[in-house]
Amino acid sequence: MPRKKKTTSEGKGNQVMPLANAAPSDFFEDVFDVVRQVPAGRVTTYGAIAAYLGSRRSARMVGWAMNASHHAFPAVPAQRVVNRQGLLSGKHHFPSDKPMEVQLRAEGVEVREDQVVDFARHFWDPTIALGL
DNA sequence: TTTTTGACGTCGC
DNA sequence: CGCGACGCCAAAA
Repeated sequence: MPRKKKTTSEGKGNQVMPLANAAPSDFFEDVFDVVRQVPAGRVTTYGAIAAYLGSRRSARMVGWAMNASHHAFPAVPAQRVVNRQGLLSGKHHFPSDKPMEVQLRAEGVEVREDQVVDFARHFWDPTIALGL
């Protein structure tokens, strides 16, 4: 799929777009796209996504992108993204009606103490799966 | 505009 | 094995 080169300002020298219409940057879309390709019952990490995008050390940006994933469409299975330890670091950000842990369990991922059990086995590496 | 922050990761001690 | 510092870069204040 083609990469869209869109700058934040996009058009004229406008600096901000206060309305909710603000289009996410490529980085965000890229992250969303990768996450959406994570198979159910599998999980990946922020770092893995960052590495796939080319910047191994930009894991934090992936986290930021995920922060915006809630208003993204199609829906992004953010519950399948955990940190390197398999810890559900973003669980606190999920809507209370559908906790991260519950969604993971529904997909067949066992979670104990906010951690993915046998994380290495459930790990889905975009670098491998997408054939980088 | 500059400064702060953040759902992370790695390295040093 | 735990804790602190740094890196990385975009969005929000």
